[in-house]
Amino acid sequence: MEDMKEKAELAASFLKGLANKDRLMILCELSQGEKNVTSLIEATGIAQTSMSQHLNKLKDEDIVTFRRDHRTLYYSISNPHVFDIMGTLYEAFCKEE
Amino acid sequence: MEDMKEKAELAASFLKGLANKDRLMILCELSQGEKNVTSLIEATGIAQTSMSQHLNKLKDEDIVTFRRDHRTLYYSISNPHVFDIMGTLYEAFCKEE
DNA sequence: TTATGATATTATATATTTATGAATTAATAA
DNA sequence: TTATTAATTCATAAATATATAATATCATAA
Repeated sequence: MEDMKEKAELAASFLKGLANKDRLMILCELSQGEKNVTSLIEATGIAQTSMSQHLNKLKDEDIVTFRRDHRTLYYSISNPHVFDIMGTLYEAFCKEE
Repeated sequence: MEDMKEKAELAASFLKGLANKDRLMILCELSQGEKNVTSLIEATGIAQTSMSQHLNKLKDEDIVTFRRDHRTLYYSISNPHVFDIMGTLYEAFCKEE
Protein backbone atom coordinates (compact mmCIF):
# COMPACT_ATOMS: atom_id res chain seq x y z
CA MET A 1 0.00 0.00 0.00
CA GLU A 2 2.37 2.71 1.22
CA ASP A 3 4.96 0.14 0.27
CA MET A 4 3.74 0.33 -3.30
CA LYS A 5 4.12 4.11 -3.36
CA GLU A 6 7.74 3.80 -2.28
CA LYS A 7 8.41 1.22 -4.96
CA ALA A 8 6.67 3.36 -7.54
CA GLU A 9 8.85 6.30 -6.57
CA LEU A 10 12.05 4.26 -6.92
CA ALA A 11 10.92 2.81 -10.23
CA ALA A 12 9.91 6.24 -11.56
CA SER A 13 13.28 7.65 -10.59
CA PHE A 14 15.02 4.81 -12.42
CA LEU A 15 12.89 5.36 -15.54
CA LYS A 16 13.62 9.09 -15.42
CA GLY A 17 17.27 8.17 -15.64
CA LEU A 18 16.53 6.48 -18.97
CA ALA A 19 13.85 8.83 -20.31
CA ASN A 20 16.03 11.14 -22.39
CA LYS A 21 17.08 10.95 -26.02
CA ASP A 22 20.77 11.60 -25.32
CA ARG A 23 20.96 9.14 -22.47
CA LEU A 24 19.31 6.43 -24.57
CA MET A 25 21.90 7.02 -27.29
CA ILE A 26 24.67 6.76 -24.70
CA LEU A 27 23.19 3.51 -23.37
CA CYS A 28 22.82 2.21 -26.90
CA GLU A 29 26.58 2.70 -27.36
CA LEU A 30 27.35 1.19 -23.95
CA SER A 31 25.17 -1.83 -24.66
CA GLN A 32 27.98 -2.96 -27.01
CA GLY A 33 30.50 -2.81 -24.17
CA GLU A 34 32.45 -0.23 -22.22
CA LYS A 35 33.44 3.03 -23.90
CA ASN A 36 35.44 6.05 -22.86
CA VAL A 37 33.94 9.52 -22.74
CA THR A 38 35.69 10.85 -25.84
CA SER A 39 34.47 7.97 -27.98
CA LEU A 40 30.95 8.40 -26.61
CA ILE A 41 31.11 12.06 -27.62
CA GLU A 42 32.33 11.14 -31.11
CA ALA A 43 29.73 8.42 -31.58
CA THR A 44 26.76 10.49 -30.42
CA GLY A 45 27.65 14.11 -31.17
CA ILE A 46 26.62 15.16 -27.67
CA ALA A 47 28.50 18.21 -26.30
CA GLN A 48 31.19 17.53 -23.71
CA THR A 49 29.57 19.30 -20.75
CA SER A 50 26.26 17.73 -21.57
CA MET A 51 27.85 14.27 -21.83
CA SER A 52 29.40 14.69 -18.38
CA GLN A 53 26.06 15.68 -16.90
CA HIS A 54 24.23 12.81 -18.52
CA LEU A 55 26.85 10.30 -17.38
CA ASN A 56 26.61 11.75 -13.91
CA LYS A 57 22.85 11.29 -13.86
CA LEU A 58 23.23 7.70 -15.07
CA LYS A 59 25.75 7.11 -12.27
CA ASP A 60 23.36 8.62 -9.70
CA GLU A 61 20.71 6.13 -10.72
CA ASP A 62 23.22 3.25 -10.60
CA ILE A 63 22.63 2.64 -14.26
CA VAL A 64 26.30 2.92 -15.25
CA THR A 65 29.66 2.67 -13.55
CA PHE A 66 33.20 3.49 -14.68
CA ARG A 67 36.85 2.63 -14.26
CA ARG A 68 39.85 4.83 -14.81
CA ASP A 69 42.80 3.87 -17.01
CA HIS A 70 45.39 6.65 -16.84
CA ARG A 71 43.61 9.78 -18.01
CA THR A 72 40.74 7.95 -19.58
CA LEU A 73 37.45 6.96 -17.94
CA TYR A 74 35.69 3.89 -19.29
CA TYR A 75 31.97 3.73 -18.65
CA SER A 76 29.77 0.64 -18.74
CA ILE A 77 26.23 -0.44 -17.91
CA SER A 78 26.06 -1.70 -14.34
CA ASN A 79 22.38 -2.49 -14.02
CA PRO A 80 21.33 -5.61 -15.94
CA HIS A 81 17.66 -4.56 -15.95
CA VAL A 82 18.67 -1.80 -18.36
CA PHE A 83 19.26 -4.45 -21.03
CA ASP A 84 15.68 -5.68 -20.61
CA ILE A 85 14.31 -2.17 -21.03
CA MET A 86 16.56 -1.51 -24.04
CA GLY A 87 15.34 -4.77 -25.55
CA THR A 88 11.72 -3.72 -25.15
CA LEU A 89 12.45 -0.30 -26.66
CA TYR A 90 14.16 -2.01 -29.58
CA GLU A 91 11.08 -4.18 -30.15
CA ALA A 92 8.78 -1.20 -29.88
CA PHE A 93 10.65 1.40 -31.93
CA CYS A 94 13.49 -0.11 -33.94
CA LYS A 95 12.01 -3.20 -35.52
CA GLU A 96 10.80 -2.83 -39.09
CA GLU A 97 8.42 -5.44 -40.53
CA MET B 1 22.54 7.29 -37.58
CA GLU B 2 20.07 10.16 -37.83
CA ASP B 3 17.57 7.37 -37.85
CA MET B 4 18.80 6.32 -34.44
CA LYS B 5 18.28 9.81 -33.05
CA GLU B 6 14.66 9.79 -34.18
CA LYS B 7 14.09 6.40 -32.61
CA ALA B 8 15.78 7.55 -29.42
CA GLU B 9 13.50 10.57 -29.29
CA LEU B 10 10.38 8.43 -29.70
CA ALA B 11 11.58 5.93 -27.13
CA ALA B 12 12.48 8.70 -24.67
CA SER B 13 9.06 10.24 -25.09
CA PHE B 14 7.43 6.89 -24.41
CA LEU B 15 9.55 6.36 -21.29
CA LYS B 16 8.69 9.85 -20.05
CA GLY B 17 5.07 8.79 -20.21
CA LEU B 18 5.89 6.05 -17.70
CA ALA B 19 8.50 7.84 -15.60
CA ASN B 20 6.28 9.19 -12.85
CA LYS B 21 5.24 7.70 -9.52
CA ASP B 22 1.54 8.45 -9.96
CA ARG B 23 1.40 7.16 -13.52
CA LEU B 24 3.14 3.93 -12.50
CA MET B 25 0.55 3.44 -9.76
CA ILE B 26 -2.23 4.04 -12.28
CA LEU B 27 -0.68 1.51 -14.67
CA CYS B 28 -0.25 -0.96 -11.84
CA GLU B 29 -4.01 -0.75 -11.27
CA LEU B 30 -4.76 -0.96 -14.98
CA SER B 31 -2.51 -3.98 -15.39
CA GLN B 32 -5.27 -5.93 -13.61
CA GLY B 33 -7.79 -4.83 -16.22
CA GLU B 34 -9.84 -1.78 -17.16
CA LYS B 35 -10.91 0.63 -14.41
CA ASN B 36 -12.99 3.77 -14.35
CA VAL B 37 -11.59 7.09 -13.21
CA THR B 38 -13.34 7.20 -9.84
CA SER B 39 -12.06 3.77 -8.85
CA LEU B 40 -8.54 4.75 -9.97
CA ILE B 41 -8.80 7.80 -7.70
CA GLU B 42 -9.98 5.66 -4.78
CA ALA B 43 -7.31 3.03 -5.30
CA THR B 44 -4.40 5.44 -5.63
CA GLY B 45 -5.37 8.53 -3.63
CA ILE B 46 -4.39 10.79 -6.53
CA ALA B 47 -6.36 14.07 -6.74
CA GLN B 48 -9.04 14.24 -9.39
CA THR B 49 -7.55 17.00 -11.53
CA SER B 50 -4.17 15.37 -11.33
CA MET B 51 -5.64 12.00 -12.32
CA SER B 52 -7.19 13.56 -15.41
CA GLN B 53 -3.91 15.11 -16.44
CA HIS B 54 -1.97 11.90 -15.91
CA LEU B 55 -4.52 9.88 -17.90
CA ASN B 56 -4.33 12.48 -20.63
CA LYS B 57 -0.57 12.15 -20.81
CA LEU B 58 -0.84 8.37 -20.94
CA LYS B 59 -3.35 8.75 -23.80
CA ASP B 60 -1.02 11.15 -25.64
CA GLU B 61 1.71 8.53 -25.55
CA ASP B 62 -0.73 5.82 -26.72
CA ILE B 63 -0.12 3.95 -23.51
CA VAL B 64 -3.78 3.77 -22.50
CA THR B 65 -7.15 4.06 -24.20
CA PHE B 66 -10.71 4.34 -22.86
CA ARG B 67 -14.35 3.62 -23.62
CA ARG B 68 -17.40 5.41 -22.28
CA ASP B 69 -20.32 3.65 -20.61
CA HIS B 70 -22.98 6.25 -19.83
CA ARG B 71 -21.27 8.82 -17.60
CA THR B 72 -18.35 6.61 -16.76
CA LEU B 73 -15.03 6.33 -18.60
CA TYR B 74 -13.20 3.03 -18.44
CA TYR B 75 -9.46 3.18 -19.07
CA SER B 76 -7.20 0.32 -20.06
CA ILE B 77 -3.63 -0.31 -21.20
CA SER B 78 -3.43 -0.22 -24.99
CA ASN B 79 0.29 -0.74 -25.55
CA PRO B 80 1.44 -4.29 -24.84
CA HIS B 81 5.08 -3.21 -24.44
CA VAL B 82 4.00 -1.51 -21.22
CA PHE B 83 3.51 -4.95 -19.69
CA ASP B 84 7.13 -5.84 -20.50
CA ILE B 85 8.40 -2.68 -18.83
CA MET B 86 6.15 -3.19 -15.81
CA GLY B 87 7.49 -6.73 -15.55
CA THR B 88 11.06 -5.51 -15.53
CA LEU B 89 10.24 -2.87 -12.91
CA TYR B 90 8.59 -5.56 -10.79
CA GLU B 91 11.73 -7.70 -11.03
CA ALA B 92 13.95 -4.74 -10.19
CA PHE B 93 12.01 -3.09 -7.37
CA CYS B 94 9.24 -5.33 -6.04
CA LYS B 95 10.83 -8.72 -5.67
CA GLU B 96 12.09 -9.61 -2.20
CA GLU B 97 14.51 -12.48 -1.76
C1' DT C 1 57.79 22.84 -13.61
C1' DT C 2 54.82 23.57 -17.55
C1' DA C 3 51.76 22.25 -21.11
C1' DT C 4 48.30 19.26 -22.72
C1' DG C 5 44.62 15.91 -22.93
C1' DA C 6 40.53 13.91 -20.76
C1' DT C 7 36.94 14.86 -18.09
C1' DA C 8 34.17 17.08 -14.27
C1' DT C 9 32.07 21.04 -11.91
C1' DT C 10 29.79 25.48 -11.50
C1' DA C 11 26.65 28.96 -12.89
C1' DT C 12 22.80 30.21 -15.21
C1' DA C 13 19.23 30.69 -18.66
C1' DT C 14 15.50 28.19 -20.69
C1' DA C 15 12.22 24.57 -21.13
C1' DT C 16 9.42 20.93 -19.30
C1' DT C 17 6.83 18.71 -15.65
C1' DT C 18 3.92 18.63 -11.76
C1' DA C 19 0.34 20.34 -8.43
C1' DT C 20 -3.71 22.82 -7.43
C1' DG C 21 -7.87 25.75 -7.64
C1' DA C 22 -11.59 27.35 -10.53
C1' DA C 23 -14.48 26.81 -14.28
C1' DT C 24 -16.48 23.73 -17.87
C1' DT C 25 -18.61 19.83 -20.36
C1' DA C 26 -21.37 15.71 -20.90
C1' DA C 27 -24.73 12.38 -19.47
C1' DT C 28 -28.58 11.25 -16.75
C1' DA C 29 -32.11 11.40 -13.16
C1' DA C 30 -35.63 14.13 -10.83
C1' DT D 1 -35.65 22.52 -17.21
C1' DT D 2 -32.67 21.77 -13.12
C1' DA D 3 -29.61 19.28 -10.21
C1' DT D 4 -26.16 15.92 -9.80
C1' DT D 5 -22.48 12.82 -11.03
C1' DA D 6 -18.29 11.85 -13.68
C1' DA D 7 -14.77 13.69 -15.66
C1' DT D 8 -12.03 17.24 -18.41
C1' DT D 9 -9.97 21.76 -19.38
C1' DC D 10 -7.77 26.07 -18.12
C1' DA D 11 -4.67 29.00 -15.59
C1' DT D 12 -0.82 29.43 -12.99
C1' DA D 13 2.75 28.70 -9.55
C1' DA D 14 6.44 25.75 -8.06
C1' DA D 15 9.69 22.19 -8.95
C1' DT D 16 12.80 19.66 -12.19
C1' DA D 17 15.33 18.89 -16.22
C1' DT D 18 18.16 20.46 -20.03
C1' DA D 19 21.67 23.24 -22.60
C1' DT D 20 25.65 25.94 -22.70
C1' DA D 21 29.67 28.79 -21.47
C1' DA D 22 33.34 29.26 -18.37
C1' DT D 23 36.32 27.28 -15.10
C1' DA D 24 38.54 23.60 -12.61
C1' DT D 25 40.68 19.05 -11.77
C1' DC D 26 43.56 15.20 -12.57
C1' DA D 27 46.97 12.46 -14.88
C1' DT D 28 50.78 12.41 -17.83
C1' DA D 29 54.26 13.84 -21.19
C1' DA D 30 57.78 17.21 -22.40
